[in-house]
Amino acid sequence: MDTYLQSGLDALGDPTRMAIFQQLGDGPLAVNELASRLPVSRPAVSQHLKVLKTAGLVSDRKAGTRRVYQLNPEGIALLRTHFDQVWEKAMRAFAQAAEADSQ
Amino acid sequence: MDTYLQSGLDALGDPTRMAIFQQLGDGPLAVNELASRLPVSRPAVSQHLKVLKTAGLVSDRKAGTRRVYQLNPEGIALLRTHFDQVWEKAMRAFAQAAEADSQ
DNA sequence: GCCATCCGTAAGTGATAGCTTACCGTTAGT
DNA sequence: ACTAACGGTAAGCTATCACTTACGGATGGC
Repeated sequence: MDTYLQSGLDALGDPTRMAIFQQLGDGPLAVNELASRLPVSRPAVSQHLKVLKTAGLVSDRKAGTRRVYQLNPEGIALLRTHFDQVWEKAMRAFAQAAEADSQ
Repeated sequence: MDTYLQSGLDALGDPTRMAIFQQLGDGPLAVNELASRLPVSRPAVSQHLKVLKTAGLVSDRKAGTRRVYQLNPEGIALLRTHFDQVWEKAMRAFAQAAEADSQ
């Protein structure tokens, strides 16, 4: 299996992580800022960010004592590419099956 | 939140469900046939299919005592559309942030 | 140097996901 | 009708996940 695709899907499959992802879609944020916008504690956010980072969907940089997270466009683009492969294969297979069915 | 997108991501986030999804990408299959191709029991496959069906990713039809499952192209296309919205928003936001950063 | 802020990680807990076996309803063949 | 094949669901178990609090390390301001 495509473990890269899987980790990306798993990362966004969790609602809280998806919420973090969408928050970061409005611009870079520090861990504290994310936690204040979400109904979970700061450590929880940290743990989710770790997963998102492992999946390559976010990147981080130090800024003083803070740590600012932002979306990682390369990772996002890569995940989308893998997605599209699965998508298109599924669509092709369905088209073939429909054609074979009509004959 | 976009609960439709969430349920679709959650559905494909599980490796076994993704495996089922990919198997169906090779053509329609009955529950038994799926179970024989996967390292889990038939009831487990049934339960996964229920999730995939709820997410709108597969459809099923009766064929004698068997029940044949196949990919649902409408659901797949819809999920992809929702995906792309999130994707493109993320990309736009990143481009804006990069631009604002360079100024 | 000292304190405050910020963050990651460890440890522990409750809920849930995914799996199994067991059971039952439905359909087809004889 | 009887039997066999197929599949959905219930019940139960275990592992894992998401969360919490507590702790410790790093950075910056005074």
